[in-house]
Amino acid sequence: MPELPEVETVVRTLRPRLCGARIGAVSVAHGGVVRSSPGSLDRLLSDSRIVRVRRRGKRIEMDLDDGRVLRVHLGMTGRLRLEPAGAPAAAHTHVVWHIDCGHGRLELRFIDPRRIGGVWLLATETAARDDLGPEACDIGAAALAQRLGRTRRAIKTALLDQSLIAGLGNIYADEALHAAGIDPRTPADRLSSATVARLAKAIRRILRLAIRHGGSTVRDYVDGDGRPGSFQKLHRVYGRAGRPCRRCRATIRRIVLGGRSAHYCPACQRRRGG
DNA sequence: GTCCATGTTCTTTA
DNA sequence: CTAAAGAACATGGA
Repeated sequence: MPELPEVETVVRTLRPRLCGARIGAVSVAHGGVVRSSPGSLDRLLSDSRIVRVRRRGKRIEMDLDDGRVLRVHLGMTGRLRLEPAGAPAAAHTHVVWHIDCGHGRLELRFIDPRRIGGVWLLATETAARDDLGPEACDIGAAALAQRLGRTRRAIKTALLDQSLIAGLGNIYADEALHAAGIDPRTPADRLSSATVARLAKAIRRILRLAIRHGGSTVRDYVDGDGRPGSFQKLHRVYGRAGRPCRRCRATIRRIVLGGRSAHYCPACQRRRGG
């Protein structure tokens, strides 16, 4: 569910109420989603204050006043919701942080049916270790070319590698490649610099547009207040296999690349980048 | 029953 | 050695 635009939207809905808030008790219903090193589970029951809420790639990170960082990754089906204390809990609510802030008593809840997402409590130095590529929403042509030039994988697969570029997932990688007119099977290191420049621009434009629409809700995604996004209505290829391309009317195709589905228009997206 | 799913990480293969 | 492909994780919807 959550790629950069969805995670950014969640962060924007949580930030005003969580910044400066104090974390009281923490209840963990399913320890499997807590992926910090052993022994840190009880330290999640910290009585600390949140000083900043930010996004890095698809990660949500809350800086605590003692320097530690609470990191949440939503995986495929994860949700982070801020609800009034005592409100009924959704199924698969695994961790609840009890929050005191200017808005009264709230509960921050991590919900994840598939439990692919997770929660980490990290030391300052651990959280600062930067293993992700540049933010996809800001990526420049030169940075993207430098990253893509070092792999021969299909461009679609390379765009999903968070260590090359951070924030793209299956939806926005497909949408950006369509917008840039690039066949998703093209080896990443074979794109011309003009094509890479066009791709960088398409990535920035699509992601910023998606953020303005509150992200895409295909199945599960909702923001911190439970509201779905609307960008799915503007998808041009993702989930549209067998339907006509919105630009040229050719039939959208679905193939499998790197174990993930890839959707593209065989007419708009030809090798060489037409 | 089958297939598929917005992601990451570990293992296996080339 | 490295890069790439594949499996695994767990649940639910079509």
